Amino acid sequence: MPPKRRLKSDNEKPKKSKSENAPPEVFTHWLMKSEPETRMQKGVDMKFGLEDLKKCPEQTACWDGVRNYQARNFMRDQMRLGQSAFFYHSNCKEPGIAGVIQIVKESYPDHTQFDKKDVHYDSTASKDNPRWFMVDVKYERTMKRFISLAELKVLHLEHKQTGGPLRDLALFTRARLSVQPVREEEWQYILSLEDQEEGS
DNA sequence: GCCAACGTTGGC
DNA sequence: GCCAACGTTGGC
Repeated sequence: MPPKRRLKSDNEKPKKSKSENAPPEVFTHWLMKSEPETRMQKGVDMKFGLEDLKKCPEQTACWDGVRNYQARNFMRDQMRLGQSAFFYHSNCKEPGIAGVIQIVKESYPDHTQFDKKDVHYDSTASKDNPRWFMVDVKYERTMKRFISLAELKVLHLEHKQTGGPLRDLALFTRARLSVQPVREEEWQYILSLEDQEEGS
């Protein structure tokens, strides 16, 4: 008998919610992280900043390579056509929000999971039973001014004290999640920062 | 380059 | 189902 192979956990089962009666929150805005500076992984450059998206045909690209279940679930189960997201620059000299993008195609299987030569190949995935999903996003605009992580962090710390709009921003409360929801009040507040001087 | 945080793996 | 070991993320 071959040894039983343990199945990878797949987070498919609905988790018992902490507050049974609270309906699940519906999100209409998102933040998606990407790296604008060159970083080599298995000989492949991971660089994909807002400027790179802008240069794509129709300024549109598929958001492939996500290999985290929470991030996948947000894309697969909750992202809807026409919703907008912040394009966040991560793992770079100046991390922060660079622009706004729009979801132009709802989730479908991420082709890179099937490609043996791809950095994001997943031997446990099959075409019949894909594990990873992606959406298509389109460049909408560049922020009027770059909203840096440092600036957001100062505000987040203030708002934790004062109960302000960025008190629970996922960028800090779930720091390593690469696709994360942005609440309406957070979205509006961050947009309002564009028209003010930093720190004013 | 360091390393804290945290998600995933897999033995028990 | 627990949890230690391990790997990755990503700010600093």
